[in-house]
Amino acid sequence: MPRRLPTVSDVAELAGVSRQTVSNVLNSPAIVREPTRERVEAAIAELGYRPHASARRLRTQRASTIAVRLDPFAGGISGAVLDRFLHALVERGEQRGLSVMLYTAADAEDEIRQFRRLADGAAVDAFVLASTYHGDPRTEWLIEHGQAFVTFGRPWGIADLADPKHFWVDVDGRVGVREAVEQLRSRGARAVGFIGWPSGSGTGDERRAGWVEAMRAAGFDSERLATMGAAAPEGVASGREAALRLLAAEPRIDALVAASDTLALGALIATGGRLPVVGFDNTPVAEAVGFSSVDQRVDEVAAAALDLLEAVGRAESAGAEGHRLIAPRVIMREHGPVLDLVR
Amino acid sequence: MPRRLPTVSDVAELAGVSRQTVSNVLNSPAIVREPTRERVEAAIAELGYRPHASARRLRTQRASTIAVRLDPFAGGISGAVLDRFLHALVERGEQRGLSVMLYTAADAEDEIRQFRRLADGAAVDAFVLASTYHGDPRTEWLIEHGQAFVTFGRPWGIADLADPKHFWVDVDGRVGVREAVEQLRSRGARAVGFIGWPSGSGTGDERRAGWVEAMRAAGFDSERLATMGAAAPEGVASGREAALRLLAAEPRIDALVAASDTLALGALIATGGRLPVVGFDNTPVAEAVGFSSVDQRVDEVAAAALDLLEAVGRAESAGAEGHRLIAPRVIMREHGPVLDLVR
DNA sequence: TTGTATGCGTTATCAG
DNA sequence: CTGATAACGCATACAA
Repeated sequence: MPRRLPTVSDVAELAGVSRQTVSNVLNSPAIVREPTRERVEAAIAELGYRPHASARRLRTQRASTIAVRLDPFAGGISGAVLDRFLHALVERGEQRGLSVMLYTAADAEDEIRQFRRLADGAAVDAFVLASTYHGDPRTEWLIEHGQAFVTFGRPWGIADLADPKHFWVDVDGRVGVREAVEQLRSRGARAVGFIGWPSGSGTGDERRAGWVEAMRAAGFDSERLATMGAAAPEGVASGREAALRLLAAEPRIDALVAASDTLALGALIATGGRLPVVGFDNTPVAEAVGFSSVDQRVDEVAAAALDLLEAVGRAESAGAEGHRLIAPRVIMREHGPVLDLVR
Repeated sequence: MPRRLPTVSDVAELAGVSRQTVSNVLNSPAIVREPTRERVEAAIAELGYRPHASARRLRTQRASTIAVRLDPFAGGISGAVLDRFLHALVERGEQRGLSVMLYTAADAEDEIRQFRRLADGAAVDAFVLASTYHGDPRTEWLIEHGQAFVTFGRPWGIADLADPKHFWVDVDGRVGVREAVEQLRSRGARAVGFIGWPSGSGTGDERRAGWVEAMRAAGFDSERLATMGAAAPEGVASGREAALRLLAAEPRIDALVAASDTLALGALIATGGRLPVVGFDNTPVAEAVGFSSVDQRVDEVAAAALDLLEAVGRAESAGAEGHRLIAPRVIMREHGPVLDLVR
């Protein structure tokens, strides 16, 4: 029996005040006198009253809801990062009175149709995109139609980075890898190798750059580094082979950093766990197997994304930065020989 | 510049009819004359009009939104099933004009607080719970407060199964495992072993029962079966050890079924891929590694869950079954020696 | 078949 | 500081 929900009127009647006073207690408690407020609050508690979400949205003209796309291929070893991000977004959103609604889309065109559906119906007042690419039609559409949005991942177009209309938050992979190298060296490693993705992906190139920076600072020249870095497509087997190649070419390598936990796992298997390996994403796999990894701090990312959305709400007047780079955190773990695990 | 959204009045004016007629075109197209309807539809298209979600919700007194909890530990090898379920739920929900909203909760008590927040605010008109246990305080609370909900997973209490107030949909693990065994045998296997979880979990016991049924039907007696089934806690290493134990005790075993892909992966590693192994959940891991698995058909589960919610909406009068058992589907894959993959 | 009037629950405006 | 009144956009009962 879904009992009829109490309304402001019910509260007002019980407290012996007008509806408006109840509304004030809720929205601007400061302007209502102490004893009155207490009486109203008691009535609210007694009735278990909550503002009716739809009524409030209709009146305020804001949905207080953000939409996030749920990818079809949620699985996989790295999909967990998006899962964690989504979780953080929901949690931080709730603290700010924001709901998270999901939608799905088969492709970019389909997604734009969803934008239209959700925006034109005023069901949502902002979108969060989890990954974008150069010339992404989705961000173009959103900008063109004045739709509030923020992306997790910086735009990779040359000029887009500074586009004041494109709000984004990203994790600084370069810094993360640099710190991973430094931590490895501070723990005794000297020659730290790197396994990254083939160049061309912005994310991957940044991570590799972090390795180069750190190793340069440690006195390694370009020639030397050329034999210490490998490119491999995402995959455990691929990572394993890259590690084997690397160690064959440069046996003095005594530690490895990889652009992903997947590659790192491959490297770990290749070396039998005898070399320290640092992955990227700090996935459950890294945690379970027990190897080090660079954590993206999705919680901070989510908070920053919501900050930016609030800012875009307060018009473009803010003038503040339209983006935020989060420094990741290196999680160091001591791991034993990995063969125990798979044999 | 979020242009002002068109309303029914705008459409009515453009089409030269009253607001009511527009509303009729939208909600009961049958009762409006052909030419009028076309004129209104043209106006709708021209303005890009969409009903204002909040206004409609306020008026109709239904949120057209269901809430799903997003687990904190989304990762893991089997978390992917819930991900896929969620994806299916969003997709099927959209077809029925339902939105999916997320919430998080640290524990059952916290979750009940969320129920209260979302229900009392009329933000949501039903909940979907992804897993329940015996004496679950959440379902008790929901029933007690007349909140519409459906669970993915049957209630494991003795009397709860038939409780007409508890709507649930589940996958028939018993049938799934039985069919897996039959398929293995039809492909030449004779002695099919089983690796399941320690007894006590309803889900696990059902899966084991399916194996027993199939093997009994194939002529194996209890005594024989006792040496062909093993219990192991969830985990790759655990599955591997169980498989080794099993094969040592009963070398004639020529195929294995496991209660999860995790256990199956362990078994696969133990046997070096020389024995056919069937897992459960058809996770990305099974797909990637290439071993057989029982697929939960989350898409059907999602559709059934929404069906049930619609039914509960139409009061308890329906009298129809308050639950649905989905038959899973066995996905057979030929796999080669697995050592190539991990070494 | 179409139009008119009313209210869903909330908040904003403005008068007291 | 408090209370009356209007309006957000839509859908329904009822009248035309």
